[in-house]
Amino acid sequence: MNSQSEEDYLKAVYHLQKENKSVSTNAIASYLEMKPSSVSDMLKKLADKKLIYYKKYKGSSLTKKGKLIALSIIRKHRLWETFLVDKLGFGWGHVHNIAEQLEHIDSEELIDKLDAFLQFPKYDPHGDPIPGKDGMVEALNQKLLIELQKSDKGIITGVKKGTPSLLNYLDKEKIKLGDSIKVLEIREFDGSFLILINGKKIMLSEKICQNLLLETYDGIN
Amino acid sequence: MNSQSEEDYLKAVYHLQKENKSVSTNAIASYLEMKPSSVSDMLKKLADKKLIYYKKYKGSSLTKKGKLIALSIIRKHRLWETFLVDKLGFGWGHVHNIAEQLEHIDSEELIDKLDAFLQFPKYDPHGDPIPGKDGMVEALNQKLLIELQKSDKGIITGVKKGTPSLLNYLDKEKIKLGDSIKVLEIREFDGSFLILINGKKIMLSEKICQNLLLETYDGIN
DNA sequence: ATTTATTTTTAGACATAACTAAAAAAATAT
DNA sequence: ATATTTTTTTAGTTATGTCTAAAAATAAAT
Repeated sequence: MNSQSEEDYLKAVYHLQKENKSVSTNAIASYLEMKPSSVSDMLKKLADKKLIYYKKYKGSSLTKKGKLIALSIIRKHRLWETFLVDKLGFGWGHVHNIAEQLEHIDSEELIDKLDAFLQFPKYDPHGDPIPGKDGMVEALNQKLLIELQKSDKGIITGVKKGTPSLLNYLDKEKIKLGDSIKVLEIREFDGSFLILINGKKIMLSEKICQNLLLETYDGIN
Repeated sequence: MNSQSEEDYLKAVYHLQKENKSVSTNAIASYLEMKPSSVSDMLKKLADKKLIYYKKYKGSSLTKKGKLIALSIIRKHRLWETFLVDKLGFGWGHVHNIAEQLEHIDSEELIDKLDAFLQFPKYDPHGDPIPGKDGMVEALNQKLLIELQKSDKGIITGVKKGTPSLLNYLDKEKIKLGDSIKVLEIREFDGSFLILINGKKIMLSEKICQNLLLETYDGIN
């Protein structure tokens, strides 16, 4: 078994590691809000356990074993978030801290039964894919709204940074996960988007568009 | 906030404390499977926090504040057990360890919403009363089956010691919480009980009867 | 009322996981 | 190419919560 702390580090490396590049000690420290010296200590420990590759001064990356553990924690996190929102009625902006605790509960049977209870969801309330038992994650064709062109379409799958103010704004505008949108116009002078959503035209500021994630379908139309 | 460890000690004192008598250090140690020296240390700490009364060599007992915390942990434990059994389909013998972890999750909002989701249950799957938000516990008129007389009636509310073998036996005999029973006969020579349950007559050995808890109604009949 | 046994506490050690301050390595700039 | 800055590691400290072994207090037995 791994400690809560070890699990947090593995998760941090997973989230920071883009395309198998190794992750710097400082990046982990700032992600976890800890001092680099503490991170150095832990990296040594995780390397001893063969959960990360680690060369002094050269950063670290997950081993297969470490990656599987990270994914199992993320799986638990996202299943719990789904439970909190779908079953208990939490708003999607309020579940992170609680899921952060629940993800460390140790029981495979529990998580399997929770998965079944939730009817094997594929995505969590933020639109992030829920890894399977085997550690498989569906690769989403996710883009930020800001990256779309005029007349592109997509389905809202999440937000990049879920700040309360953004989430409140979206709630107020009745914009929710799963909504389909189409880009009608992009205004040059301020970068704002005119979009079609639920049959209504809405203006979204550049800032909002930088934070809205969409599943895009590159197919016909 | 109190640590997980502190919460475990408070819960232990609560469970061991009968009618405001103080609890011995050794009793806590054996309950928590720890060494008495460790318990001594912690008692000092809890006393500093005004969560227990503690006089060296004289045992300890909960303060009002400590009792409320203990009850809130027990409330969480029993609500989670209810969730695990009623919603996730766990057997009632398999939930304790998981609830032991879940009870330390820190979020009032979570537990309130869970309570509502479960429709404000009064008893957990073992038949133990679930303390209210205010720390009120319903005093059950609970007796062991062995204490009943011929023709007494009761409703099964739990088991004294939930060993797996007992729980399996009860499952097999289709005896479950909430079942009404009536004592038809008590056999002198081996102390076994002939009872009526769900319209069927069943023999229960003395050992079983020593472990079955019932809510008895002392009213007419 | 002493002695003996039991219970409880103290003192000191250890593991975990954080920290600060200083040293070492790597990256950047002149 | 050397100096400077930044990053990372090491060394030593701290807090929590456990332990063992020894000392002190209490309880039980003669």
